[in-house]
Amino acid sequence: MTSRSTALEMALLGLLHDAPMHGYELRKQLIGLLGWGRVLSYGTLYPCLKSLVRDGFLDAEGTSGGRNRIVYTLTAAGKERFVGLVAETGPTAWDDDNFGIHFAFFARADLPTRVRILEGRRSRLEQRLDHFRASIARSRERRDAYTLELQRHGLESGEREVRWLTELIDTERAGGRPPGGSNPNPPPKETS
Amino acid sequence: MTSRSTALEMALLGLLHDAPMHGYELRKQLIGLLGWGRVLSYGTLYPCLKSLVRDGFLDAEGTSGGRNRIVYTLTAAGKERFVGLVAETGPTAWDDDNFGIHFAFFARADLPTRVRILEGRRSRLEQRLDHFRASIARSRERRDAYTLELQRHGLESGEREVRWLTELIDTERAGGRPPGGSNPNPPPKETS
DNA sequence: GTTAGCATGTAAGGAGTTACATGATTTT
DNA sequence: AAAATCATGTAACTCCTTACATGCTAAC
Repeated sequence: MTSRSTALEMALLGLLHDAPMHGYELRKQLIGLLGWGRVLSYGTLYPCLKSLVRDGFLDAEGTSGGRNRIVYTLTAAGKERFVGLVAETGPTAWDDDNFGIHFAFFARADLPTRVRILEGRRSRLEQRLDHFRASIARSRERRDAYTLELQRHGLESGEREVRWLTELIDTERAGGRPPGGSNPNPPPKETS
Repeated sequence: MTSRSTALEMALLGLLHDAPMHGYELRKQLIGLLGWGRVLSYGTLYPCLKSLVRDGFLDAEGTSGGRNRIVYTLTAAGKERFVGLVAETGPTAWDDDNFGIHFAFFARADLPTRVRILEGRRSRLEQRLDHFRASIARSRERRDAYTLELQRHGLESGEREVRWLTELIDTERAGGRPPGGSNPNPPPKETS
């Protein structure tokens, strides 16, 4: 078992669900999909693709002739695997590394799954914020203006994230309409 | 050379600059200081403290008798090291892992240093946002409402962060007063 | 007197990066 | 024909977490 992070595996399977691609292209798509924070090096990508082929989730086809490309296609097992990952609503779907990719493929998950993941994510963030607040209150020493500002900003960002999740949850529950799209239902978000 | 991340090293030296402490306590302070995202395990903390002692930046004193504590104190070399780290304005001070800790100890840096770090951080984020925007514009396929919302939210967060930095830079340049408005207690002088 | 929290540490391994190595194809 | 970019891959290394192991002390 060459180790594979669930996040990367899910991202690759999900992108290949739409269309076969080669590694280089997958990397570009991936970076655009989430911002992805980190840049995703080849040293991560290619071994991961290999392990997915080895486990039967992908087929690799080298293009004979032209450029030295290897085009990856999702197998039946790969599709099954992806469906399983998308349906996952446990803690692994909430954490910092995985939440973004789960959200990116929400269109393939059903309403209860989406709500469960959003709520799980929110409660995790709320729990973290509580810890942080308690920790700030406890250490009343060591407070220059910069430390305070850093803590204030961290707290504000966290609270904003929680509000975002709350709005998404409300939207899901109200109409099940995804946010922001060109839908019969206009989005409930109030951008300025 | 047991490897040590600069961020953790700087955080430990900085906290011990204020007062001697033992490891367990350092960990709690550290978590409260930044939110720190991750929780910082003992498996990281203790080896790092050991390596700082070995390199002469800390003195370790085991409390004989009572509880099995090891109290760490900053040495002269450790102070020098910390001053050097605080004065650092290169890329290492801007990146995601290190910026927070540099900001937390801004009270010990001089105005030009603070401004250089803030500007470096901002331009790094702006560059990342540009990449992200270009990447979004390029891949006009694969856009369901969720993907779009994720990208929109990511962009908005990034832009907000840039605005925050801009305000801080303006404040620094205008009066050198740290943010947060009214603080009757002026920040600590650089003479410890 | 037992549970909860304080306090320190080690070994193994996961998840990723950097730096290197190679070569084809397109652009200038 | 040179330079840039496309395209794939490996080896070494870094930083960190998890899981384990140990024992003290305060509180109930």
